[in-house]
Amino acid sequence: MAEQLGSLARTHTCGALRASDVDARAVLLGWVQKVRDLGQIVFLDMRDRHGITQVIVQDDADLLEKAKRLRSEFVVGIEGVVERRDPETVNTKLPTGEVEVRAATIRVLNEAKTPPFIIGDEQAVSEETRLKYRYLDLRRPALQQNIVLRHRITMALRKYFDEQGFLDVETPILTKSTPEGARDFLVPSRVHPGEFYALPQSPQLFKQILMIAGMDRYVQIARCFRDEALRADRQLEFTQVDIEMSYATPELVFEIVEGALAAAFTEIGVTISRPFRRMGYAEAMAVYGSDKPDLRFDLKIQDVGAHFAESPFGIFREAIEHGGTVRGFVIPGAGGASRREVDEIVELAKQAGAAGLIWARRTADGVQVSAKAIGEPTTAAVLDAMGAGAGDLVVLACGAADATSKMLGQLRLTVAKKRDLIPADRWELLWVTEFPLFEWNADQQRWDSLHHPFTSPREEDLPRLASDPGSVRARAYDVVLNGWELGGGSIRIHDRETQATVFRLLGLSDEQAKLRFGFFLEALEYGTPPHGGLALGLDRIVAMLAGESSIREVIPFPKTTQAVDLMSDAPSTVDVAQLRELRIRTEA
RNA sequence: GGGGUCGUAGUUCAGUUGGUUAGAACGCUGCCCUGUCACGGCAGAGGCCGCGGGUUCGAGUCCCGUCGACCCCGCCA
Repeated sequence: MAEQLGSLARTHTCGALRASDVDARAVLLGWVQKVRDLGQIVFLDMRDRHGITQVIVQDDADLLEKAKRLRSEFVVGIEGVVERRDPETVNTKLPTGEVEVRAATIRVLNEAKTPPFIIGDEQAVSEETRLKYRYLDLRRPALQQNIVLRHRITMALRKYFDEQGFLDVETPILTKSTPEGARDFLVPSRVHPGEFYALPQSPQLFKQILMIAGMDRYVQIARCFRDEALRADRQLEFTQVDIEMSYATPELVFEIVEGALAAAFTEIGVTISRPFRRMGYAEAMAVYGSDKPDLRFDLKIQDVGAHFAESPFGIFREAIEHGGTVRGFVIPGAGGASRREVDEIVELAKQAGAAGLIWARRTADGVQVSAKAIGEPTTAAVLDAMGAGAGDLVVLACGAADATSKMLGQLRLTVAKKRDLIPADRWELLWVTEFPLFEWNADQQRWDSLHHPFTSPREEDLPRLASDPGSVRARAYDVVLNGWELGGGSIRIHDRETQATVFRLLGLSDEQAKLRFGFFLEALEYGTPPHGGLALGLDRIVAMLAGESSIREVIPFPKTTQAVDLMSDAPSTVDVAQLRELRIRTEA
């Protein structure tokens, strides 16, 4: 039977007591982590989020009997005196290990069922079980540390942006649907039957309007919603550190954002070097096959098409004749790989979408290549050109330049992981710049924004905006850490005319543009300062700094890849009366 | 929408070529134990082998379907 807290007021957390507290009276409130019943002595480990303190129960028969009835995860209050432990009984693994509390009072504030997994244990538990009992998982030290780190990073960022003159402004959660980009989450309006709000995919237009409104520098830790497939680094709802600045240049944004990330890294005791490296989109794609390259390891993609223009190996020669290329990279130390290991790499390439993968390496008496038709002289020349040494393996693929690099970029990542080529504890931050403004949408026969329709073209490319849209580069930039896109942004269009031109290129008629963005286009006409900004993925930043490979580990209540909250069982059906009130009829 | 990995006790896992009564560790329950902290000792309980169908004399094991978790592609202005 549960007892009342009564007059028990906490004097110390379970992580607080030290040798300097000896002889003090202490009241601890927390969970029983473990009971060690030795008969005439009972030890209790008391736990809260601050730590663990050992309590000793001895001599008092009533108290002993009560202590023996305690079980893991009972919530108890202990009142007693702090005692120094004998030197031989000190527990050096605990910060509180020099002392223990000799219990005079034990109050059972609540009992607990046996939990499905042990809270104070490092043993792995399936994510399914952890998500169902998230309140228990959150009690475990690993997740508690992540939540604490998230808090500290959030606080550091708020402090930093405040110091830089940013104003924290809230924007609506119930807003207007703008069907470009990701699928919207819609919220039916009861007052306006048949009409819907949308949850924001980002506060993009609102933050730009805040610049028009004269807020000058804006920051918001903003929840965003996108109804798209979930991944280790993507949830339906996620948190952006959203910023926007009037009179911004890319350099100014870089400086501000680098400072913010430096502040975040300080929370894990890491000093990052600034300014970050810069890389054009074209180089990133060509050399790393990705717009978010992981620079912790090399395996750089090289173009060796020149060696195959007249090759007797038809597949490569024809690829070049059709305007394609031959590219590949060196896998250091894989030269001695067994046939099975090499086949495995070829198989990985197929999974990445390669039609085929040719490999080559040096042997004791020359060179070896998986396509004999290439011939030894060409093979040797390619190995030389790529800088492949005795112990290395070279892999080659052909096709359209972009597709080949992308495929090799994927292979690069899986090979690096599999062969353990990625150094731990390295932080490779970079800016990817000079993105194209548009990409051609073959299905719809029109241009799509690569970033979003409010991104400003580079001034020197402006003359080609109407004549050659594909060649126009954007004033957009992504910040990348170890192969994760941490954030992205741009300098925005701030004049009505350029904005209208871009909408037309995107296939939006003036009427459609007015319907969707009319309020914004009108706002642009009332004296809009040049402005720009960026949004950082807070979940990704925290996950990275926590050393986690999934953002679910830094989100208190995440959803599964099937978009289900296993704890609350959302989504769920609702009462017909609710639907009727909203004038909604379901099909199923 | 597509590809892959996994699903056996509360938990994490093992389970041979298809063969008698499905095991281990931790956890849990009871008893013993005055310095434990991965306490120890003794005894015990605990299984729809995800679910449905099929093949077979016989299925945890083979086949088909389905559900769920995770990873990847597509998707994510």
